[in-house]
Amino acid sequence: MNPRPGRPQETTRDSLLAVALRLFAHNGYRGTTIREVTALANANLGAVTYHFGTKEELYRQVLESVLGPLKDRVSAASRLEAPPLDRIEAMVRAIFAHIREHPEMPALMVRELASGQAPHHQILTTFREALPLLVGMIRDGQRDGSIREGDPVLLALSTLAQPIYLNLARPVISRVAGVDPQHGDDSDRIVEHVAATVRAQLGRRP
Amino acid sequence: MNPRPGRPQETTRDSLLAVALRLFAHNGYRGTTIREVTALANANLGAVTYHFGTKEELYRQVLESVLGPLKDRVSAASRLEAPPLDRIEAMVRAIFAHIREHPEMPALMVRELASGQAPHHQILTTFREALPLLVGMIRDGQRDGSIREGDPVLLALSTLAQPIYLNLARPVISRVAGVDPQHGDDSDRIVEHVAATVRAQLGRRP
DNA sequence: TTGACATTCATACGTATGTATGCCAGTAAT
DNA sequence: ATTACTGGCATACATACGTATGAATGTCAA
Repeated sequence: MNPRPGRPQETTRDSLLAVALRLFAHNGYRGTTIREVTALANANLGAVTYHFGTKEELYRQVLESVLGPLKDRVSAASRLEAPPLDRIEAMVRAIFAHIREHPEMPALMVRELASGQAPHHQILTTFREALPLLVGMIRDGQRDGSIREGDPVLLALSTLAQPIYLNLARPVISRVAGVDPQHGDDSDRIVEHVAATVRAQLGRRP
Repeated sequence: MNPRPGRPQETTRDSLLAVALRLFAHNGYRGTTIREVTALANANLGAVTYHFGTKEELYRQVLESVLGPLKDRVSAASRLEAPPLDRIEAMVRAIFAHIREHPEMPALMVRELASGQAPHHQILTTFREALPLLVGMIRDGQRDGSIREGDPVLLALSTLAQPIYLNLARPVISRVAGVDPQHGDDSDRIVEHVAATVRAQLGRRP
């Protein structure tokens, strides 16, 4: 059955996921109501119950839809044949590319970190998969002398902080400083800045 | 009147503020209920209405109680008589000292950034006051050659990202890596790491 | 002792919430 | 043509929420 004759082929389920992603990221889990999600998705109030069963399961699938592709991108970057710093830069750029497609990812992630409690399973496994890759690359670089000494785990977190936080703060940047983050040019500027910053913060001083 | 004969001198109002800070940071505004706050503060359900009028005003005062002292610390660090990189390091250490007293600050702040909408007035003015100080120090350093070139605003954000994100991710670090963030030693280790990282990411390569 | 004031308390009210239920429309196979 | 099935829809229900109200209690000055 063709569910929504207007847009090309998007099913109700997809609309729900897309809208829920936006709302969960902006307003949090408790701050997002099923009524709001279904209304914005032009769906019936019962649609979430029908397609996902519960609000909790909807949230879980939202996380999965965003974090799944991220893990793939990141691990692909880490398997490149290149010096450690180059692979790390590739990973950072992969994260940016992912965020460009899923702009709500940093907000979603950071909300989980802020909760204090154990984050959702999806987030935990993403960390458990991605962090060791980054830590491994940093160890490689420390071994060959291209990366400065220091706890590799902390260095990895300092690296991850850059793409996450810079993207998170973008709306505020434009409000406080004069940088307008709407245009793609600025987006590129930020990517280049972070790439250079990560190299600077990891690289060994000559 | 002596409100709570058990603990030394804490008024109901203070308990409400303290409990609310914890809950707002962990569960967000909507995720925090007045019933939970008052119960954990051993106060009556009506206590928030009586002391603060509304939940919104309680939140506002929580933000103020945390952000007010932060602005003072930060601006004090920026007024030191020292080379730019040293003043920046002092500011980073000041932020860490503040977070040690108010561990919920990063979560509270980051939730506001994640909202996408205009953050609360308290947050905005904190940024408007603190960011120019940091940007100014970075400009000073670029002028005297101690700090590498690049957009000073982006460099400032990359600097702020370190203390905020590292503290935010601490609970997850312990769960994923082996770093146990409970003990003060680790806290010190993280401060030193961030201080070194900030210097590395800003400093001009010789 | 009385009276004024500050605070605490129990309870009520209207609304918003997640979920359950039952009915209807369209499609595809028998 | 009938049946079965998938998806959509309107509505109901119990609970949780923020806030309002008024009575009770304690403190202190006169």
